Amino acid sequence: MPLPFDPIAEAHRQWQERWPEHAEHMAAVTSVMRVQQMLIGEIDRALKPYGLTFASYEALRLLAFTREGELPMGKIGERLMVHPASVTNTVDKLERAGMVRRRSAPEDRRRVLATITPDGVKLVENATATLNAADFALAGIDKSTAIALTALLRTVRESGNDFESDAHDPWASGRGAADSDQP
Amino acid sequence: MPLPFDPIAEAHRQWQERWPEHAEHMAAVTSVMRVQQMLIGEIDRALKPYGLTFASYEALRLLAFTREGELPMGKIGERLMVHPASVTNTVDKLERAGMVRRRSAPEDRRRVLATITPDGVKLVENATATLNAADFALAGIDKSTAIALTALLRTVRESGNDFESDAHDPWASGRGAADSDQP
DNA sequence: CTTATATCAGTGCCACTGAAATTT
DNA sequence: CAAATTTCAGTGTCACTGATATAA
Repeated sequence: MPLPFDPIAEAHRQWQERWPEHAEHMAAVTSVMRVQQMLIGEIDRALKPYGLTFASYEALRLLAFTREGELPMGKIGERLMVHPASVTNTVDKLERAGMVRRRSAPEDRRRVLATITPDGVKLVENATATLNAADFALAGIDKSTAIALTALLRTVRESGNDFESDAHDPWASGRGAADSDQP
Repeated sequence: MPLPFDPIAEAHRQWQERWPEHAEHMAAVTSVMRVQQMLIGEIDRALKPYGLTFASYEALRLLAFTREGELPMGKIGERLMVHPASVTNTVDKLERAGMVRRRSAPEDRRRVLATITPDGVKLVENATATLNAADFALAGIDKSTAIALTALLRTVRESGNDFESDAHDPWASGRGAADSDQP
């Protein structure tokens, strides 16, 4: 059941009365939290039939996008911004399900490569089709809104040092991204 | 360490090649997830000295905003969009810390009221001062960006039925919010 | 020996499910 | 009796810490 009023508008009103200088930032942060909560709920529900969470889906998707279908554990953690121990957990679960295998990297045997299996490729493609069909739980908004949202959130990520930005280069630069899976 | 490229721009590029119809929605959702991850990390770190998480801070803040300083457990769950069992857990922790007390509601003894204590009021005010000083981990963006972000996310929440919107009434309507703490 | 990489054990927080207790 | 509210027990996911093993 939806609430009979907007809880963020209400919080914003309370802030305006007490700390007007910070009301806008509070409302923006609370909005991000609440929307994330809504989205993760719908997405995890959509992924449940595949035995995936959004976190494990992202790991599998990342592997499927690489040329060789494999990445060292540490690189997965960097790309997805998750703790090394969490990568171990996620890959454990995917490996038990037969979606990835582990092998030690030939050129540096400290490293462990997670390799996506043919079953894993099939699974991630089906899961992606499902998420696309639901427009990633954002079916209610149109493309231009999505574009605007991504642009605004990009400035937030930039200010939080999520990635290296050269300031004058809005959509990430020429090199780097394309072959980032082989350091 | 920030990545040498924008991982969302990279994912967007991959989607454009394969499923161009859904690339914008994917990028928007992934952006929300990533920004939420950044914000919750910084905020929980800022709240750690107070023994609060963002979830318990929100519960305490909600109680502090009510006239009597108390709400039934169920109402807390509705307002914060958390599961009843999670409200029990959160209030347990706050009660152990002496920040709230429980009493059964006189007019309906099935209900349990969580009441904020004087210590709780003091704590939530100090914690709020800290969060405001950090602009809720959004110090890097200006007010107009925050306002635009809140507005965009509001359309997302609207489309997801987060609250009752009358379509023609942008900032929530006159009645309702102000005295919503007494049903 | 020092550093890097990954794993492991343990803790804490949070979401959820299903059952029970109490009151209406 | 049925319905509403809260609690409780148990499970699963995830983040983090500190320690350990292996290899460079």
